[in-house]
Amino acid sequence: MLTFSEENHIKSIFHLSASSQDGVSTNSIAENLNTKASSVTEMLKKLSEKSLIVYKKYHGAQLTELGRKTALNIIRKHRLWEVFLVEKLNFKWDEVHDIAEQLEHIQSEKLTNQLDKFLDFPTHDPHGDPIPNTAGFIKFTPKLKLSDLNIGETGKFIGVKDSSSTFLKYLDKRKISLGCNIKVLHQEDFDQSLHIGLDDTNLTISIKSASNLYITKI
Amino acid sequence: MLTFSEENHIKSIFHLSASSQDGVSTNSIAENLNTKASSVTEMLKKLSEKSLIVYKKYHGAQLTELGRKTALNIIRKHRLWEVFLVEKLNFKWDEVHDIAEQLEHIQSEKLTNQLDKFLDFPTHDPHGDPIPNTAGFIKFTPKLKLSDLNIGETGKFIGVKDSSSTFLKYLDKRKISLGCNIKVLHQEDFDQSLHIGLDDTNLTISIKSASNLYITKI
DNA sequence: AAATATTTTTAGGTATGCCTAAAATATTTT
DNA sequence: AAAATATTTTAGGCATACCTAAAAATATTT
Repeated sequence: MLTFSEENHIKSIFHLSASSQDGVSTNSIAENLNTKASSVTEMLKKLSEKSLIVYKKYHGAQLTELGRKTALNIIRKHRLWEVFLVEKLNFKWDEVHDIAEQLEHIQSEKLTNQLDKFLDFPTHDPHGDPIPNTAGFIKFTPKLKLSDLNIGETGKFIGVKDSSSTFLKYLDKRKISLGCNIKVLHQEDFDQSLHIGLDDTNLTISIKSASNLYITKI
Repeated sequence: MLTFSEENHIKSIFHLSASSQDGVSTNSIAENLNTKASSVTEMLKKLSEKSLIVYKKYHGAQLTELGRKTALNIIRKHRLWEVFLVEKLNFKWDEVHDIAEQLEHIQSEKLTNQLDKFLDFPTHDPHGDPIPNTAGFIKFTPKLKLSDLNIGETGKFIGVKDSSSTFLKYLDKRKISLGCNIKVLHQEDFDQSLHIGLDDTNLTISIKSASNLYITKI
């Protein structure tokens, strides 16, 4: 049985591991969790004690297999609850994160699995992130960004990199929703902004926005 | 924003208030929460500080109007989640308490209200306890026990007093379920056990069991 | 109303999880 | 490679929420 704080640290290390081969740094975890490096150091010792991470002083932390399983279980719960909130309780995709942050800590294997069944075994959450299965297996899809496409190419919008409420609302306003096809029509020389085609409308988005949209080539 | 522990104390005081006119005693709260009297004293000071209870040293605690609202909101969430678990996720009525104890602390008014709507505004939880509305209004039904009936009278089973898993499973085994009609046929002189009629079958239950069943006369 | 028993509070201690400031180590720059 | 800079750890504090044991207040018996 882990505390909320322990679970949050494990989750943070998991997410930060994606963008770093070797150990996750104390500072990056502190920043990610809005806490201080000294607090993280304490926690790393404890998690190491519990065999959830490998920790070498001054050299960051890496999840053990047990730690990885633990992280994936929390993430599984988070994403299943997000699906529940959107599909069943009519929440919008920009409203679910904070509530799921609370719900992900509820302890009951049966609850998680029954919820999964009730939702008809969804494979992705409302932001396009994959949902790990009971065994901790997660479907990996290579992450191509809209900004990686060449002029003339078309991509299917499958996920967001930054899932902040502000960005999600921005997409809503422009009717850019998960699953839609986006064609890159033209790129401005001046600011690299992209002219894109979406169904029967055209619009312009900044390069920053374009690099927050995950797509698959079509 | 209250801590889990604060919420649990408030809830405990609410439940214990039912069976006592004046203040709820420190010891009874301690027993109810599986903690020690000294810990409760500390907490009572804090809750008093926050205007959730009126506390006079050596004379127990009473909820203020704010405290009562707070308690009812927690109980509302607890009971709504119990309905969700039974109706939507196929849990049995003896399995839901511990999970609801966790879920009742999730903070999101919108979540509670959307859940309420999703469940089609249930009035009672799976054990027959009434669900408070948003305003903290709770439907009060006078609580008659099966053991209060006279020979020959019939009652409709509407709730349990003791909702321990053991007792609920006992009822399942005997096919005694919420809503069924029970006729008192005969009482043994020796041990006060009751012979009852249930649909087309007859069975015998102890006086202890009978006084755990809430009914309305029919 | 005094003695006894029970309940409640106070005093002082522990573990968790956070903090700041100083010391130790690692990294980068020159 | 030494100096400067950045990162990380240690040391020492604080609040919460628990605990035990002793003291104080209340309730019950005689």
